[in-house]
Amino acid sequence: MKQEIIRKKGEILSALAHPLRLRILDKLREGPCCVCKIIPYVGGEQSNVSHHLAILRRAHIVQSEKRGIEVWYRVTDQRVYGIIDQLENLVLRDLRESTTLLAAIEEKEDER
Amino acid sequence: MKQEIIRKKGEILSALAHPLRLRILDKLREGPCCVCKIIPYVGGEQSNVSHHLAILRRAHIVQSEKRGIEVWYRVTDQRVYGIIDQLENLVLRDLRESTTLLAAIEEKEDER
DNA sequence: TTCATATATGATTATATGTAGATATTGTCA
DNA sequence: TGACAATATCTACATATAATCATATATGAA
Repeated sequence: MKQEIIRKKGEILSALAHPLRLRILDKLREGPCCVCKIIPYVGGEQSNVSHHLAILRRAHIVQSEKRGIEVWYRVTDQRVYGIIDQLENLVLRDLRESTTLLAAIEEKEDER
Repeated sequence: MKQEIIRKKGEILSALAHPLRLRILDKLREGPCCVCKIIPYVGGEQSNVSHHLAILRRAHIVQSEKRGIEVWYRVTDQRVYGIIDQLENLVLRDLRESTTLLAAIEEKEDER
């Protein structure tokens, strides 16, 4: 059902929509990885990182697997990086746009 | 700077991460459109839709323009639909995955 | 000018999310 | 078995977000 898909899209977007979680995915781009490597990479409290990993897990964006005493995470579907990369294009365009706008304003200021 | 881009990515994702806002973008896929058409399409209170439009505007995902008494909205960068469409692939995969998992469980139940 | 229409904004309340600290769980090794 | 390491979970608090209602603003028409 259409509405159901839209709801799910919203859930995945919410799960992605946090700098810390985006950094976790950045780390996992290289391949599966132990939490003990993720924590220093993204920074912050262990419990907080674990919390954010749980959010990504619940959204099925990542999966975890116990290896001895460690827990390894991996991305469920690599296509998530397609989304993140396209997003980067939007962000860059927006940044460019605002800087050219800024430049135009400054030019006007100079004209006075 | 890298961190700044990640922060902005998070902002755009947050702005997208709501069913009502996704439906607004669905409507705008056809082309620029008046708020008076968006409201019945997405459903809900006028003020609520207006709030959500403001969120999309602040994220620069859409732009508005006054035409007489009406306000028309359009998508700033069509590439946002690339993101939404890729998202759909993830969602569909996830739905398929959960239904096959469900089927497998039911099969096991039957075996008993 | 006054009125009606379209839309935005502000205030309030309920709910969700993020963070940190404390504690629980699980696996390993001596 | 007991101690330790890695990770998850729980709790409490602060902050952000969503929905609704009331109100403000802008435009065109009478």
